[in-house]
Amino acid sequence: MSDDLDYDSPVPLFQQLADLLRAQIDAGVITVRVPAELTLTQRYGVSRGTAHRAVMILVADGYARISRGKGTFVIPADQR
Amino acid sequence: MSDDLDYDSPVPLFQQLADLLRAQIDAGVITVRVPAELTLTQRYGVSRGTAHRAVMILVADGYARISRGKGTFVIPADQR
DNA sequence: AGTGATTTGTGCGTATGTATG
DNA sequence: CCATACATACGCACAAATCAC
Repeated sequence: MSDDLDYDSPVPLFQQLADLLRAQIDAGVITVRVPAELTLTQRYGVSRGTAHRAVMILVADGYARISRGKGTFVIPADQR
Repeated sequence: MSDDLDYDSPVPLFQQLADLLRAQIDAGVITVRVPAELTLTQRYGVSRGTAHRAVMILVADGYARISRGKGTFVIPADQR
């Protein structure tokens, strides 16, 4: 699993990051908490807007649930 | 009421989106909050710039009021 | 009870690249 | 060549919910 993003790819960064996080969830690398947007910002070298958009894709896909002020949490596979 | 945008139309996307949102306000589909720019981005498949420009048209028409950091809110018909 | 830190929600301004006419 | 429209992306500021102390 590639752990960084390709700035030259035609695929948008926010989509790449969403795909990456989803793969990590599927692989059991991320189990409970999705890293905070600020963490994603630092870990993957993207802006917060890009991180936020990626996380929203996870939510739309049923992979995560956001709780404002608390964080973003993985939805177990048997609940989606 | 058509709920999506026509990419082949000569009418710019931001104008189509503004018309759509205004129609939804008139129809009472949108009553209090105008969806966030990021939400519009995902729902209608447009960029944030396009969403923002559409919302600004609503503001210019007296249909909405923007509060930075909070959101965009519908102005009731009897107040415009 | 209160204050500051953390985290997400939302909007603003700007830059860059692509496509179209 | 130039203007317009659009998408992506960055960085920022402010708002609000929650948490830690």
